[in-house]
Amino acid sequence: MARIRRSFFERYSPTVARELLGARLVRVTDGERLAGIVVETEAYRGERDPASHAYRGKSRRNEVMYGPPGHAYVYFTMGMHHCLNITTETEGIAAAVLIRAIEPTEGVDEMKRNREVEELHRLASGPGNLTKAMRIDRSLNGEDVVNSDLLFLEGGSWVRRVRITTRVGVSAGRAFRWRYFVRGNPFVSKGRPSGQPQNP
DNA sequence: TAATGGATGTTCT
DNA sequence: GAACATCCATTAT
Repeated sequence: MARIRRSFFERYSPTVARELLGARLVRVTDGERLAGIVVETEAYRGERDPASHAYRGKSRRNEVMYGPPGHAYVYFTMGMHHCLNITTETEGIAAAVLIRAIEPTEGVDEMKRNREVEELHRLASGPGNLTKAMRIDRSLNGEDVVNSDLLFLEGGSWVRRVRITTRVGVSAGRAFRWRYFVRGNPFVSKGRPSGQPQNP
């Protein structure tokens, strides 16, 4: 499967979020390959998006969002969890796509150990669970996923059954429906915005 | 099935 | 000192 090129990420953030569904996310730790198919994403943009970390300008934490596309933006939140984003759009524009869930395909046993969870459908459903399963933390912040051997993305098949809703855990920015997930896929996180039914 | 709250630490005001 | 792009168990309906 071919590595996704930088030009893929250098587009409108919601478009990248939509087309990232079906791609394969690969993490290599201790020489072992942990991988899964992306089934849930959210887009963020600094300009005019009150839910974005970059809404109020650049800071030490969010500076990666302003850099070139195709880099990992990893941040720590809620005192316990890391979240993985991939930067999008042209350098200088703060934008990224949050990867919220994958369907595990490789290194499943290792991910079960990392999570201390057995059920496949819970292994990497939700941004905090995903990073714990794949051992992703701030040491990977700024990693160039176009060239990295530790964290990268491979192109997949086009997903037809996509559902679009408002983003999870976001109070401001409800106007933007920038959450994308594979309809009916059991690996999608259970978090859902109110008023948005989640059934196929 | 829906709402609530606790664990926990970094960031920004 | 408040807010937070979370998760999960517990409680209420």
